[in-house]
Amino acid sequence: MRNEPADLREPRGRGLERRRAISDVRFETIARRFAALTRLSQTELDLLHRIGAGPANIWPARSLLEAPGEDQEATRYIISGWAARVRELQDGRRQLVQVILPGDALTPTLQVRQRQQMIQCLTMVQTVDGAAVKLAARDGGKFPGIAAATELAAAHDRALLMEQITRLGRHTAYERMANLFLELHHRCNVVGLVHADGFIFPLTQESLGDLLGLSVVHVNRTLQLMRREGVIELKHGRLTLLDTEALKPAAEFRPPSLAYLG
Amino acid sequence: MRNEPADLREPRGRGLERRRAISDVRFETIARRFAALTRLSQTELDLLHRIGAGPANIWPARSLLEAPGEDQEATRYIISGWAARVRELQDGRRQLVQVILPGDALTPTLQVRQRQQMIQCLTMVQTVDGAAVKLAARDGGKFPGIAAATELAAAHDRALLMEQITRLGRHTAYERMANLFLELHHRCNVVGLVHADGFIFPLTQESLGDLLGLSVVHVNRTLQLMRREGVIELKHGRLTLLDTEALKPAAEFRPPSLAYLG
DNA sequence: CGGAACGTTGATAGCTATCAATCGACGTGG
DNA sequence: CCACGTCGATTGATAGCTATCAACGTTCCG
Repeated sequence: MRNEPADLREPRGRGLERRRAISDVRFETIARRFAALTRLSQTELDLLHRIGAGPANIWPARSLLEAPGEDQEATRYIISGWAARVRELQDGRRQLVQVILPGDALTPTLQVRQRQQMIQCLTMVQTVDGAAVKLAARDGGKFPGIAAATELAAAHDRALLMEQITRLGRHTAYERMANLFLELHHRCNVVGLVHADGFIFPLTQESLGDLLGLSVVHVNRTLQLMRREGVIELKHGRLTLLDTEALKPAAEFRPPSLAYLG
Repeated sequence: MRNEPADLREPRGRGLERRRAISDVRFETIARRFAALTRLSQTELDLLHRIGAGPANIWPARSLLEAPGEDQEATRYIISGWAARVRELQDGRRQLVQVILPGDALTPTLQVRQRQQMIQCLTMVQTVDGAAVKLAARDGGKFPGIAAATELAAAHDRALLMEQITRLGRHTAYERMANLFLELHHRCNVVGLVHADGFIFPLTQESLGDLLGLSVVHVNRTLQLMRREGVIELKHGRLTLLDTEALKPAAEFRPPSLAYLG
């Protein structure tokens, strides 16, 4: 019932060129993500490229990568498209707990059975099997970089959850949005999805509201304020940060600096 | 400057008996916490008891278990007292990201250098070194339970962060508070800190506000509403849930059900 | 052409914050 | 033993951010 027709949400005004450029780069996504976390050997890069180029599963927009109550067995990596962990309250209120981007892992690690929670595709999503990554990570002798990156990615994920908590707890609507935009910009940039400070932004205003704990109407008004101020441009599903520096003070954003594993 | 005199926050009207009962049980804290996550062998229980009975570090209330920007090398376990991960904004707004209770680990795993974040003691805190736990967890052959519990504890921690996100994003003040109280009740119960549905509750109303994203004043009014409704009793640093069932619908709370590792 | 999804706008309501002041408990120094 | 400062809790008055309701515009699509 939830499997509506796929929605690519690629930038609409662009031609085939961009499409190709993006898909050509997809197999590198995991490697890029990991390389941003720690130093990888050529062997490791090759392995990650092979994994990223492996057979991909396609999930249509709005489909569930993980249904409520369900526990996935396998680790998977998203190599394209956006997804989100969603929590629904009984009266219909929704909370997007976190946004999951290309290069991020869907781990079965959370043995804690989640309360009415699911992972939903915000766009069409492609995933690849992550078993090989897991195996490599276990062999810390042969793949020290992958082992380290796996751990760091988990820590990074945790840090982002804490960031989201601060946003929701103590930021105003404007600050939440500024902070989120900088975070997403940063994360997209890591996996090569940013061009000229702009990136595909498939969140609807309603989803944005569910993510930031705001109503649709207020999201709309805050966006327009930012547009009037000339700090962002958001149209045709593409977000461009026109004035990153102006955004930072409001958001108190600092890109996470990583400590390399010794 | 922050090291004010220790504050035990034991229930004030009680005699020596309770004091002894609590401290006698402290060494079991880690074992209790782990046993609630998975099945432990007697060997494992004994090991955890020994670890819990080992030399403890004492931290006065308000002291920092981890200063901003600092990375701790060692894993430590809290065996008594409450702490919190705190994030401070430049203009003085504070967010308590999570509450850390006896039995919880302070892991150095977060190699992501946190942004102006610290772990602060809310009461006097006792910690023990967790290196032995880490070692045991690595030896999955000999200590399968400890290995599993360590992983589950991490997943549990993550789940609690997500719970906190939902609270802050989509719950009203009343719901946030009800949900939090149930969570803390549940977590305290696991480590044997609950007696007759009541437990020591050292959070000031201001801290509660910083945790739930509310102002002190509103915390106060919400608490009084709950008191008038007869669902809680909170005095002398002790919280009693008088009507758990009445609290649950408001909070949509469900205790996390755990999947045992195979 | 109608419907559905998304975005936009105006009016109004309400939850929660802020400001200010008071009170009680506690610890300290005179 | 008491004045005094501090911390936490409490209360009243007021302001403001954000939600809710309702309606309309736009785009896309069968």
